[in-house]
Amino acid sequence: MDLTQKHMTCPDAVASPPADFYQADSYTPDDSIGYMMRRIISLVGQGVERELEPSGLTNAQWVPMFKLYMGCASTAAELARQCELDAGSMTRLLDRLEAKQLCSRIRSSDDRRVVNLELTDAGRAAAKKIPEVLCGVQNALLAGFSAEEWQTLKSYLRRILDTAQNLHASTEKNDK
Amino acid sequence: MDLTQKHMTCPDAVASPPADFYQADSYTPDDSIGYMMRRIISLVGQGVERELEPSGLTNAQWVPMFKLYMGCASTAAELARQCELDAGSMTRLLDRLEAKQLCSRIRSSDDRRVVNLELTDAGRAAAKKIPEVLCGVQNALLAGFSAEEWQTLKSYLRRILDTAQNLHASTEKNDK
DNA sequence: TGACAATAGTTGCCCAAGCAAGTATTATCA
DNA sequence: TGATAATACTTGCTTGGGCAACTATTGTCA
Repeated sequence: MDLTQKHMTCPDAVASPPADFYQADSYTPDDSIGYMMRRIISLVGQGVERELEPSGLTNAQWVPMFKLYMGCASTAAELARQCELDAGSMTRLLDRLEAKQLCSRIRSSDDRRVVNLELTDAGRAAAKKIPEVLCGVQNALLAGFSAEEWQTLKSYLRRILDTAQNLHASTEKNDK
Repeated sequence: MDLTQKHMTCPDAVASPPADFYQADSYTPDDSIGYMMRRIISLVGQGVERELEPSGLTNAQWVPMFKLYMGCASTAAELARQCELDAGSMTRLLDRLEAKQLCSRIRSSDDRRVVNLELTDAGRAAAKKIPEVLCGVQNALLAGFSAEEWQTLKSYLRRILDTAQNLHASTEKNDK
């Protein structure tokens, strides 16, 4: 599957052709947006994890805890979808959260297949700190940025994300 | 440890104060640069992995293979440092690469502690495709971007990366 | 109604990363 | 020289993610 071609399968938008900024024979990671983003995410992840450690939340665990806290999901399957995570991984993640007394599983009586999820008091207290930490870390990252630069950066990222999602969707269609 | 404070331990640069763009009570992932970068990296990773699959390389494996190919490292310890990866993880990663006949370990005779690494012919052939795939995918992501926008984006990412590294270094110093 | 499909969740197997403990080898320095 | 430190791996343990196979339950439709 060649990502540099055939991405006009998306009906609602005339896709731009790929750029030609990067050349294989002169490729260096330091100039690569993917490499820089990966390092940023890695460093940020370490920072967030260290700050959330007192709450008992790991980097993998705060995502679903935050979604639960925000009310974006109330069952295991829905939570897995929201976190774009495998159902099996979610089962084990919930095992660990439950072991730490941060959330609890309640088998639904309406539909006996589903497991309803609820935060414990400790879980809610831990989740409450998540947005504070995320904001603090991201504001720290953006030290020296003007509001305009921040907006520009976000618009760039959103455009790239849209493109990536379209590419992803179209290759999935071709592979099915 | 509060990342929003005390990051003037870095001697060579007057660090800007953190921004105040994100507020805990109105935080939404869709507006978050961290969240967007994470999703981009995730989608890109899937794309790269799919394109490298015929070569027998997983997403975790192409990084060290590329470093070896570029001559950035020739021993296991050096490679682990280059990839910012745990020495134990590197051992097992090399186990898997060796099992696939993509590289080979040669115990050094100069220093009998070190293991010298060499790509096999198949390994070199696989590694050769890595920069092509990375360039292709990233050029696809940047469809619709002008060269100026690309440069601006890179400068933003580099500034954020520098800030993140400084924060990381200073908190490490405080924790020691 | 009864076969079939779809959904929810669990479990086993693999790859993968971090941490800690251990071995072998080399470097340092009193 | 000889004790100690440093380095280069290696291995065991835990967390964590994806995929596939499985059970239980519910929905669909002839």
